[in-house]
Amino acid sequence: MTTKRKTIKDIAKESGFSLSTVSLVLNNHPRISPATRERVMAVVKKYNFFPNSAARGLASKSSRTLSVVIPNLTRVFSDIYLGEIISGIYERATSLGYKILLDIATAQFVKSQEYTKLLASRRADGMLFIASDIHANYLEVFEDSPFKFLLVNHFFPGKKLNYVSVDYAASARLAAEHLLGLGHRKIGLIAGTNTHTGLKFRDEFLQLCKQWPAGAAKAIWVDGGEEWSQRGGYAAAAKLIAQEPGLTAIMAANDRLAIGAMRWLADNKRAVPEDISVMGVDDIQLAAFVNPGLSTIRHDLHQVGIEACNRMLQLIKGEIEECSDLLPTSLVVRGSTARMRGK
Amino acid sequence: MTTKRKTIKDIAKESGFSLSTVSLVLNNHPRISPATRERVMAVVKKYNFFPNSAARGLASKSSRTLSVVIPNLTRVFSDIYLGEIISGIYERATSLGYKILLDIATAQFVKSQEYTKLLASRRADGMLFIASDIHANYLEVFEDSPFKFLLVNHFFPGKKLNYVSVDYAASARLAAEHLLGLGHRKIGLIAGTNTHTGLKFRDEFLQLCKQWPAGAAKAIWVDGGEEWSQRGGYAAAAKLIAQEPGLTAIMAANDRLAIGAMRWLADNKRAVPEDISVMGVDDIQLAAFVNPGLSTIRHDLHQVGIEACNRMLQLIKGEIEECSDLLPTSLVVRGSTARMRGK
DNA sequence: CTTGTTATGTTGAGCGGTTTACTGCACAAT
DNA sequence: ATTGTGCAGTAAACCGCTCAACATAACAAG
Repeated sequence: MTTKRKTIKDIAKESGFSLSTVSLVLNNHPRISPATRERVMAVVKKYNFFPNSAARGLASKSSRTLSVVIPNLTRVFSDIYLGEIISGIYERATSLGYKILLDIATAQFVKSQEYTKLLASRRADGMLFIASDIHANYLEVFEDSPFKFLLVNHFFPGKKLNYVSVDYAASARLAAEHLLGLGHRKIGLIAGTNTHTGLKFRDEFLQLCKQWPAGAAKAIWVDGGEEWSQRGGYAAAAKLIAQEPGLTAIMAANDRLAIGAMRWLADNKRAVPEDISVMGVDDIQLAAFVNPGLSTIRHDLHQVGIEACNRMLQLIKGEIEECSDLLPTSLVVRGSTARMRGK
Repeated sequence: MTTKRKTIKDIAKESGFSLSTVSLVLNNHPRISPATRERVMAVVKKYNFFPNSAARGLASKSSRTLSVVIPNLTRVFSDIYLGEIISGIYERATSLGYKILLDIATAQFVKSQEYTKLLASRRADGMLFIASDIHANYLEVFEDSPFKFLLVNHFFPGKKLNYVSVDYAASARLAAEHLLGLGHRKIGLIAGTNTHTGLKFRDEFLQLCKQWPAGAAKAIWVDGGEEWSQRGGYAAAAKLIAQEPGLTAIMAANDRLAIGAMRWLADNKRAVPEDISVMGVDDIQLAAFVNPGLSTIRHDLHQVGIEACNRMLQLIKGEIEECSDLLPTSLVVRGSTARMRGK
């Protein structure tokens, strides 16, 4: 059997100091002299002692843990989008001394109100929620609640929920201006409609097409499907072209949809960008490697993760009360978009 | 400011029972009569009370948390392989009432000995380590240690470390038998060499080719690269064919490598399976959708996650002392492999 | 009537830390 | 000599829950 686990008391006894001195040493409290610190640390090292985190959490009323909730997509982990955000969160959380408690927003997770339980039981000091779609109304329990809650790369119009997100309206503007500026006047949009950010993007984009000073564009749109996948983009492109064969540009709500659309176009003998321009959103790695390179709007999701973490810590520390950050995006022009052919 | 957080004591006072009765109710202890349980629960519900998990953990000496460590690949979350395992772990852990603490095996993680700290500080009751490659020697601290540690889909030859893994030797056998049985005698292997499981697979496969009763096969191999990626497979196929143009079959250590190889073959006018058979390992979704469908060895990684979780709990409960499970695999024949053409 | 047994609650001693207020003490200023 | 001012360390009151040991009552059996 294991020998009894050491406690702070054992360290105190062996080093000849009081229990509280050891505690202060372990917390790097300036009150303690270097000499004392050293003697205590020698014993700590000797036993490879680490203070019990439950005891610590109980006494200090902080778990030093952040809950991260991701969507319940089957292929969720194969989603580069999430990976970027999570790695940003992990990186920042770790450097701040916080751990990450992972949850997946399954039906069970929602039904058992795990999202409340986690915070009420103080298992986590705050929750970073990446999993939201337009149906996550249960999240409204966090409006005006004492719990620290933050939506990551999402928002709920009309609800007072904190968020840090890329500015989808700005992205829509950049994209529209790029395509319209190239002279396109018949544009097909492959939209994502199961998130509020996706809807925002769609509405903003269509709006701009309608109001373009140099002449309104005809813009039609179809749904790219729940998964925002390459396959969805493939099917959507087919639908768009069937509906309006004269399209000169296709805008997709993300790069995967766009790449799927490009594939359909290639399979159907339409040259990109000669016959038709294609554009995506996100700037995933693959965007640079398809042929032609995909023009897109760059979304720095890693940065979103980092920022979300920063904000969450400010919320926890009480430095801020609420948060609604929109991070800037930028246009990346590659080969898939070109000036409309003069006819 | 927030009103004071309720504690078990408040619930006891208001429900008229003792503190411990409330505790027993919350833990579903059979000692308590239904009537009492009901009256206590009424108060619990009324305040939406959840017991403080730090206090619970301190008193019960269990964190009800499992540490899961994943590799520090840039595109780690885009790896379907991991996703399957993690979702298996999450599913099972959750149903057993355990939470998942996520860590990424960064240089910092290793350097700061976070893997020890996590367990020593009792932040987690056990560690499921998915992140191992052949260089993770630091893990030997877990040999004969009191800490509950388990490698997931990996093992270290010569080290006493618990593991639950797919049986890579068996997979190699199934694959070799399939290809050799189809008459192939010049086989190229695209191997993964940065994991012990990959090496095991390679050695076993080559061995079998050499010793095939119906006549030894000539088998050559190249490294598929650190990432086991499509791109790596593409390059590896080129190398193999350059080295031995007469190959009639290519075996890849995973499906992504195989699909990359198929792509190279297509780009270089070799028909699969007419000119050359191609085979992978894992049976990822995509394997069924490429053209021709990829013959492969099915690895149920979701199940590996579930099993790993089961075993970990047995380790924690002391029901078992150690664990070295190999899960069975199976052959999946699709269109990419065929009997060798009679010449 | 006594003793045993079962069912249901309660008491209280921890679990292993954090943190506030307090104690000395050395040294400088008055 | 008196008072003030830091500095370094300590005592002790929690933090909120678990669980083994004990208490009590009701009822059956001898």
